[in-house]
Amino acid sequence: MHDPNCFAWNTSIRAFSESDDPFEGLLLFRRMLCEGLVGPNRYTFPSVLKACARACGVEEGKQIHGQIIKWRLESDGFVVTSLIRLYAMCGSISDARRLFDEGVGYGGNVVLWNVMIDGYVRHGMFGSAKRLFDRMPHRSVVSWNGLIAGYAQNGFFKEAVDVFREMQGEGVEPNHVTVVSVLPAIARLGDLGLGKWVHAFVEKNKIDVDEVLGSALIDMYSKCGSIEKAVQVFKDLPKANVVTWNALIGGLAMHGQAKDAIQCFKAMERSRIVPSDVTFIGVLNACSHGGLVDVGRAYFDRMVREYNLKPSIEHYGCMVDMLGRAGLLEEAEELLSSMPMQPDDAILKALLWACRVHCEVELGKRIAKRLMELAPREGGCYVLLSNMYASIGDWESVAKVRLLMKELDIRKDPGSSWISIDGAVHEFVVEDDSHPRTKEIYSMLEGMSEKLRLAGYVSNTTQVLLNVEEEEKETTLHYHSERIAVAFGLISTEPGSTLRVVKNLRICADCHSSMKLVSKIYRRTIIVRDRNRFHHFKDGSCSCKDYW
DNA sequence: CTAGGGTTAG
Repeated sequence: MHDPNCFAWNTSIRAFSESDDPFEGLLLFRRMLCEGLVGPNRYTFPSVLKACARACGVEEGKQIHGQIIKWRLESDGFVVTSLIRLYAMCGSISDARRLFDEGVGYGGNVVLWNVMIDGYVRHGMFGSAKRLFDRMPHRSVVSWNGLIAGYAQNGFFKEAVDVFREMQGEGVEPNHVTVVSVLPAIARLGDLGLGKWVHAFVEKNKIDVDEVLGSALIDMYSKCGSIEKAVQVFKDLPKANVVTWNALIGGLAMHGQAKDAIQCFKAMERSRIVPSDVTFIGVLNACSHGGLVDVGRAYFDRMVREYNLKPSIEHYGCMVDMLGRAGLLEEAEELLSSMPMQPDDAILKALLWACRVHCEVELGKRIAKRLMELAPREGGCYVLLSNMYASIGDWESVAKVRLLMKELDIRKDPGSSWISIDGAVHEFVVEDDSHPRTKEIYSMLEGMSEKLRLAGYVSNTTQVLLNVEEEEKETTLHYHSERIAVAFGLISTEPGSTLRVVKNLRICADCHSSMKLVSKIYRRTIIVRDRNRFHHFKDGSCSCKDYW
């Protein structure tokens, strides 16, 4: 029986459930019940449940669940799926699971499984998600996409890529959403080879490169060290939106191309795309890495006055970092205490880093104290503090910090670096000897050290944490993870080809200056992405102009 | 009428 009035209500509720204000959908549903002219039918519930899920109205959803039972709709696949989604998104995952099991009993379809897996993923329960995934009678491309996106969005980049490969192995054709989901993971891993492969796949299969996929590609190329390709993808896009611009500006900032980033911002304004808070993070970050203090201050001002954006802790972070790097420690500290929110560990770490660079020991001590209160178990701050003392030669204080670390059993975050060769990612830690080609790698490292020494290079050991003899410190430096990765790259690639290394921490000062020389001696461009930014080493110098 | 996607300080 077709009821046109009910159809009209359903359509409106559905429209609101997908809008920015899903709560309106709920209000409409209530009105429908109050007016009592038409009752809800099986098509009403998925929409109103979606509104509940998106408005996080789980209590309201539970009441509606009661009505669903009254209406004997509990075995309707669409309704059950919507209920699971509601409970998974804002209720209890075990309620969702109970409904899922019942639904499977009613002969649930692939969507039911996908929603349950998505629920587990949203709760960070990847074990349960994967178990269910492996047990699925039929998997659609959406099932694969959900798992890939789930891993990627929660920082499990390797797992995301593994699932992507497994999907290929099973002969499932990736679609637009698949590539958009896996690209951020590839970007974080810095695997340019795989990223290029995905891009080629997109072109071969004529997958539409819209603003969403375009942004993902731009970000992938910039995070994988190829800012030229990122710019190219941007230029080839038929249309740009704010996110595409943000990806491009952020990429240029990461690569230290501050002036280009600012030119892009201007071009974006000319094309009448309104910049967002994320745009300004990119612009301010560019100014910070480029040492453009006055420009940065001006943009911070414009963000507030012209675009009415409220600066977030990230914006203050960029500003504090920018001022600190430039040696304006007093102004940085002032900004820190005048900002309207409590500083987080990231912002304090940026300032502490600046204190170390500019040997501002007193301020450094104050910041370190606050940092230790905020994140007492974190090693990074102790390392920075110790490095700060070391750089002014206060070895007694270095020893004290070391002792404190030992007493509190706080370990330095393990540094690791990786390089992708012929589609395989090789990861190394300091003094790594687990690689099958360790012998060759170490003889390459010896060769590098020897050539550096002949070039008159003297190691900068002030950033070595170990309280050991000079010679031993130097040895440790020579086996930092980024050097091992570079040595492995040198022995496993064609002469003259570019090496791309990713490191999880900031590159140390000694590795930085020796990389410059290594690039010259071996005639290689070495592109290192550290936690902070890109360093392009070429012909004995670095793109960061040693301002980092 | 039910499922999956991009940019964000250090």
